[in-house]
Amino acid sequence: MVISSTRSLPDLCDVKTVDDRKILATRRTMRSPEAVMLLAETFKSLGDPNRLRIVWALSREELCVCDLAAALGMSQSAVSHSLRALRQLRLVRYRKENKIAYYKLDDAHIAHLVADGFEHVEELL
Amino acid sequence: MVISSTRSLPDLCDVKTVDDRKILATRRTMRSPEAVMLLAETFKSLGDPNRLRIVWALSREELCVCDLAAALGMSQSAVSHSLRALRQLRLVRYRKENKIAYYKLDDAHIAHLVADGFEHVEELL
DNA sequence: CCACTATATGAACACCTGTTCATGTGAGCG
DNA sequence: CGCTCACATGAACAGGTGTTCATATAGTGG
Repeated sequence: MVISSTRSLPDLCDVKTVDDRKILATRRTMRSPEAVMLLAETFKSLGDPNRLRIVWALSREELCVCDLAAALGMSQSAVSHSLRALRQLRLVRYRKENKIAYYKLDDAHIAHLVADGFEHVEELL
Repeated sequence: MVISSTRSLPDLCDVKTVDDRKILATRRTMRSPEAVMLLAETFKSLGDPNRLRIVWALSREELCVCDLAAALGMSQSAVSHSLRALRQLRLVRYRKENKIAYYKLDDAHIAHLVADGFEHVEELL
């Protein structure tokens, strides 16, 4: 059901017929700009095939940079750059044992997110 | 525990000490390249703040292009371009009623994914 | 038909991303 | 020490991304 606009809302759209109730209800359920930005950055990080593979690998067990590079066929530098991005978003963390940095997921939520994602896409293939 | 490599694996990394067991176990749990690519593209789509807001809005109720534009303060063109990207990944679908295109999420998985994501990031803020 | 409305789309452009290459750091070891 | 190893990082470059602007399409009502 489309309701002709009462023009009670400012013209943010070049379209003439809007449903004010839907627009206000939609705005009310929106998350804060900070939450949107942070989640978008999180998804963007997972939106690179190599970073996604890294996260998926780390969701199984703790791995060092060189194990990741060898397992995924990536250069050490590329892995390290990717891990920094994931670290800055607090998706992964690491502990250092001598020279070796062992990385793992910072939060179990991330593992669930990626697992759910794979479940979803594997239905589409 | 780090095991010196037996060099049974090809040198995919410039590092000399690897754990062959971990590397092989990691490779075994990797998803197919197609699944990885598709999921990465899905996450990348959700990795734009505006597309994320669109998906979040559509997870509540069906909306037309112009309602989305008005509610989110975006241009009609930007909304339409964003929706096309989401459509191509089968994240949203639409039905046409006369001139108006009503969009909604194609799959309930996506709503769960985004909701879980917000739950995660709102713990970090 | 013509005007208007809702949406889609192509082009263009500034901006951002991910890799490689080269080099830096810092810990262990002979 | 000096060397090697594990990892980090800066620069730079090709390729990709999201927006705007202009225009197209298609349905609707006079």
